[in-house]
Amino acid sequence: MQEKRVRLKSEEKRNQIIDAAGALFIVNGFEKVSMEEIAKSAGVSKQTVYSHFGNKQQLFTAAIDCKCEEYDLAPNKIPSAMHCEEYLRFFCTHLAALLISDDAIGMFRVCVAEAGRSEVSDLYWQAGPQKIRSQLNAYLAEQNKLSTLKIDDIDTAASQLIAMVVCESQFRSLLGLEKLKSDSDLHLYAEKCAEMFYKSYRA
Amino acid sequence: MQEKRVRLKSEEKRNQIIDAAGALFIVNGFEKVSMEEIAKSAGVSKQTVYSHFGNKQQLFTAAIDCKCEEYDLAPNKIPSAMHCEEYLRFFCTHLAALLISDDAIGMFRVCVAEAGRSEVSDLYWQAGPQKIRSQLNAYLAEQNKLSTLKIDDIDTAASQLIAMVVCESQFRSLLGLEKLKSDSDLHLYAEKCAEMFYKSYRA
DNA sequence: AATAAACCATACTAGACTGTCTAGTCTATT
DNA sequence: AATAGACTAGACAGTCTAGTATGGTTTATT
Repeated sequence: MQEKRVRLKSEEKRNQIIDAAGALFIVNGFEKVSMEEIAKSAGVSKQTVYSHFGNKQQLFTAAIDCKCEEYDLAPNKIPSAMHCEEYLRFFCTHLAALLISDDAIGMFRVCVAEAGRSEVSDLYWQAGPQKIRSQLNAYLAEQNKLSTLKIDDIDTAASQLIAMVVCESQFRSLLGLEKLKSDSDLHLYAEKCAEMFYKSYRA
Repeated sequence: MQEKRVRLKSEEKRNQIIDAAGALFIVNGFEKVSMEEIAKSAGVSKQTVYSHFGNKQQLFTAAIDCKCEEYDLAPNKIPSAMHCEEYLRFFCTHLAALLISDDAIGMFRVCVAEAGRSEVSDLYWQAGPQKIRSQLNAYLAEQNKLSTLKIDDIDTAASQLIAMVVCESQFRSLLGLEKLKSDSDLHLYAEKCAEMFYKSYRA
């Protein structure tokens, strides 16, 4: 038994640090943020940062991990009474909206920059794209059974739909180029994708 | 008139430098490559590097610019006798193949990392994706006129097709994750996209 | 042969960054 | 009041890098 006389490391400080770090990393990437900067932004001393997280890499992983958890925005409550075509439109427009946020883009950019150098990419993949993908797969399989849709290869179909929506909005954003489409145009585009998809695969 | 007694800076050295820099930048990104490393890899002294390209940023831009030029691999010789469906399949499979090369992925990754900090992203966009996009647009417009296809909104249709093919192959590669599809599977996937597209938009 | 510039090799400056260390303050428990 | 550990503030060592400076070598032209 160890004595309980100890003063615990404050959860509050930890959160301050992790929040500050997350925000900075997402905007500037791993390399361009110094530990001093993080400490300052968190309103905490540098030593405290090191005492909570052993080194920069560990802090980075923790911060990204935390950010990932914030992203469980997937539309998990499917209005079950929804008609299939309607749901597809719903899915597409939600997905499109999800992906144009600065945070989502920043997140992805950081992961790309760090690809192969840390486990962050995996983490992100599992917490983000993978989840959404699974949901769509399940939905399509169900609709297939109900004979609402007629899909030979569900994986392919899911890829196609997500790709159509995602790529369009992400590609230029990732490059930091100006948006070609306004938000409302993007919404319209997403709807068209849903329509096209439905047209191809309806029974 | 200046005397012509001068010895010209050798084009050869310049190329050595730019090649070495391009290769290193594409693999490691801007930050992680030092000027010394480049000089060494080019078999040239550091001072020579600086005499050819004023600073690191300029060298980087020049190197990426050069790499971009190598990528005029777009299928510009359209076999004109090709049937529309066949051409679409041709287009998709070529595009898919183009995008999984390590070079193309590395290139894109570097541009993403540098997004907003240099003009490199623009450069890449113009030299790469934009060109391919224009070609497809032109083709679709033509086929529309010939009533082979019936497309209301050509921009949307082009986005959809490219997105379906591109996204699938790029997304995980960018993150440095293992490929989910083998090359032949990817080829198959691209063909399916072409078919689906044709099915949706044929007259 | 003289010369001017391209090149090489290497030392150097100046600054940034990570991670450690020190010396002292604050706070909760005993 | 004593104590143990969380915390602060700033100095510090060690490493790395961009870019410069220096001095000597090669090479093409006059």
